[in-house]
Amino acid sequence: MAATETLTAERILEATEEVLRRYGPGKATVVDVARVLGVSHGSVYRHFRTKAALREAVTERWLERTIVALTPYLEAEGPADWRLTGWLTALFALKRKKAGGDPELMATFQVLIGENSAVVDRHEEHLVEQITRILEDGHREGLFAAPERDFATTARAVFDATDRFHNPAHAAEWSSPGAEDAFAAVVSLVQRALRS
Amino acid sequence: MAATETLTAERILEATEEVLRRYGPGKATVVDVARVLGVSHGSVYRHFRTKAALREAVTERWLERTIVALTPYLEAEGPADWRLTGWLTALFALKRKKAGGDPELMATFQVLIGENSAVVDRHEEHLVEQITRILEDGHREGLFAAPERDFATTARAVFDATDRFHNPAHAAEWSSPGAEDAFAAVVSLVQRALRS
DNA sequence: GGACTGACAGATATTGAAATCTGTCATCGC
DNA sequence: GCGATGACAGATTTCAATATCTGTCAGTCC
Repeated sequence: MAATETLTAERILEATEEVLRRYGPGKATVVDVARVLGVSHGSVYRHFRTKAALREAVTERWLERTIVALTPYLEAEGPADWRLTGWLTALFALKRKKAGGDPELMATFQVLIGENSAVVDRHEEHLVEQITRILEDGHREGLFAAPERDFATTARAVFDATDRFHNPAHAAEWSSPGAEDAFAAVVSLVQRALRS
Repeated sequence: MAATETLTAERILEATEEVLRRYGPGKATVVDVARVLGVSHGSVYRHFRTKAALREAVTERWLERTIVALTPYLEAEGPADWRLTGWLTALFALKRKKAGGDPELMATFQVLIGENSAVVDRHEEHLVEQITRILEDGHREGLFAAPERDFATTARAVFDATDRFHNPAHAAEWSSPGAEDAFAAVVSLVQRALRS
């Protein structure tokens, strides 16, 4: 289909996502991707050195979307403590929606996550950076006390403390009845810890 | 071997642990367990209705050992904040030692955990109860502020916030260089949140 | 009489041959 | 010249036949 268009990395990534969505991580093959694009699988290898590299790129794109979706909460107007709760809640809601809306897709995503821990590490660093900025703002506003060591360490601690509510490994627990309350309790705990 | 001794649930559980250790969760069979005990597999079914029930009992025993190992930290002398840090550190150290000492056994354990979420839930409740008691002590001692809702909710929040450092799902991350510091940062965050 | 056995049916796992996939590269066509 | 192709070798996956396992129960043994 659309064999007239130029074959770009972007188009290959879109096709790969479609194939992953349709067949799952176990059955998705490079040949499938090529078939969707109406090209030979050799052409795919012109843009991505290996199947692993292709899957890594898909993972990166996928995670990038979370970052983009969270930026509004990062740049919102209002006091930093309120923005932090908003940001954390948005992160939880985003992940939960993804997990609840299409559990199979989430399982696929989880497999990719497991395959590409380096990409995930970089992604986590980005998220922690976002938290760091809110903490710095909060300190400037006089809402948050000075951090015990530095903002980045505290931000990482906030990220780790809320891990259960954004790490896909825990996706199965997010649909249980108490999840919402448990999340609120941890956020409340974190806010208490930060308050000056 | 030792076919003279009476066949008890206890002996079957020990043999099952041995078989799980040796063959892993995928290959361990009831027939193997019976062979270790020198009995027919029919005899095993006299004590455990199904293979699943047998594995559940092993899981329960395994988790019970953590509870027992932590009791000294729960009942130690000293201020509650210090005891809380000690208890959390002991929990982390315990899990980490298990994971680091024998990764394969940990993987086996993880599979059992996944199979028996009901047992795990009960176990988590026990651990949260232990935290609750320390929080109550701390409040009585004037070290911890009154909880936002109740002690049990806050205790669950403390448990959830430190999840990354005791949940076996995260075992792979515990050997990374920053783990110790990340743990300390989260504990410090939690302590700040509780302080009155 | 009550703990234990072992043969059995149906379910699950293993195995090895055949099919498919990954990654390369000499060749094609524009 | 440059992107695309498709045949190929070696690695991986599938599939169906074969073997093993789970759970039951009538019967054995002390």
